[in-house]
Amino acid sequence: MPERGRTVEGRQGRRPGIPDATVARLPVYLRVLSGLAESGVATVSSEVLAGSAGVGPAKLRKDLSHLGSYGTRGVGYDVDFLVYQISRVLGLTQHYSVVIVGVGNLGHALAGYGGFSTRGFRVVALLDVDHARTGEQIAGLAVRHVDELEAVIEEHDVQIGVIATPAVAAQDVCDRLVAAGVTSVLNFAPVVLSVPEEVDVRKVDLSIELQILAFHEQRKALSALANDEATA
Amino acid sequence: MPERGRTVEGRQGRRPGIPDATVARLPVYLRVLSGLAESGVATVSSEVLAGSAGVGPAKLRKDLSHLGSYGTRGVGYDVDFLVYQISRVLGLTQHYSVVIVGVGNLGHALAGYGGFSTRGFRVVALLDVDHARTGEQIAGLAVRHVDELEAVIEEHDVQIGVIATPAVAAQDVCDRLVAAGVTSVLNFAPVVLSVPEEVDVRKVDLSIELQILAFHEQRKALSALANDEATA
DNA sequence: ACCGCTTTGTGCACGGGTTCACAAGCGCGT
DNA sequence: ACGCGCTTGTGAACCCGTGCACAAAGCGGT
Repeated sequence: MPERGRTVEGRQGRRPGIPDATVARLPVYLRVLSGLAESGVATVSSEVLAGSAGVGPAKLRKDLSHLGSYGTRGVGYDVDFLVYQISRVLGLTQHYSVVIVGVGNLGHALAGYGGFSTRGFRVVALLDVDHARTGEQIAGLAVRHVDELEAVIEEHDVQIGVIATPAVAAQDVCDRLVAAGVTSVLNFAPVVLSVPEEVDVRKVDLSIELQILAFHEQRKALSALANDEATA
Repeated sequence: MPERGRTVEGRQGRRPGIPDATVARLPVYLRVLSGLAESGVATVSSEVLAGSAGVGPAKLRKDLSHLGSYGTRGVGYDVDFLVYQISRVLGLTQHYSVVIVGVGNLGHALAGYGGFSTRGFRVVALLDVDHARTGEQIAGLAVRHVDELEAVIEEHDVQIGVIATPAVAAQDVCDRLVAAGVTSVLNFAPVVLSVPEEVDVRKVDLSIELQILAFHEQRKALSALANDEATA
């Protein structure tokens, strides 16, 4: 995401446009709300919902205000209605076809991950370069060779590609995905992908997360050391 | 991370303190620089480095300026020196012990993930509740029962815990990790963990990433639709 | 019908992050 | 030794996001 503050609106300023920071939190709210709905809870206050989502009540209310004035004063928000509204705004009322490229350890895990199918995402194919792996059945899906990438994407009208290949192969795979019509990419390979303007890329990098933790860990260690010296 | 703009400094304002946004990018720079170093490149300009890291040159320079005035004007940055400095700032010159809890699909993948060991992180134990899995060898490590959690953490002085359990178990595991002395947690379970102030938590949630992509995907579809209507 | 309690929705101020643009500084060629 | 070109480092303006505090508004009891 280079330089886009809020997501652009269709043409002339109909919708206010939802801030990216808010969009990133909506799935969290959605998950909490889904849980509440299953527990039979009918309404929630911003305070309770915010608590469960790990944010402040003011932030939550501002987030929700961006998608309309749902919720009644003095009462709270109707859980079912809010679930529907957030789903609609996030575009989860439609179905998306997903292809996973790279069936190593990580790709294997992703194929079996339940979180994909639960919200309208359907994994239509698993692809790998290794002929030894093709044909293998994973989570009810046969692994196919990466040569079939373009055919699979066209056949199922795939919009989202997940890259779980080694770093060196990632850019090539990405180029092929984009050329075949994929417009959103979720990248697990530790490289910065270059894509045309209109394609969205999100990156998940375990190594980076760990290094950030290491930084804070070191900071805590140093600060403890300083305290020890101060009390000595 | 509730409300901390930049990371606090030890006691009285010795160090400037590095912004969180910068810390999050340093690992990316580090990876690119490591690659350059292996290719035998001696120096880089901010422009080239920024290009490879997917950021603007100005941002990169400001980021690097936070950790000192390395780099010579008119020339660029010395690759090896910068690798060392970033490693030092991130705390990667020390070693960290990591324990992975939950050896399902994801935990399995994490155990085999190379990115852990490459930067000073050592996985010292794999834990699971399922007795059927204990004893299994994964990536040269035996799976042990989660009852041994406290013993393992004390024995190896573990600082970082990785949670790859189902959602319902995550908070319990987290509490036990924290009680046993872990101060940093990397959470893959789709729940918001509550931890004491001094513990850092980072969350990786595949489902959320997908939903964010879905939002943008929908946005693009709508905008295309609007264009079609406009030209019709 | 009205009053008071509760909770939403939001105007406003504050702070961090990003970007621009330029001055400061270093090396090289002459 | 000196100036020219290149690149860093940073001051300042701008923008997004956050949090506070309060006004607007619904509900229930009297």
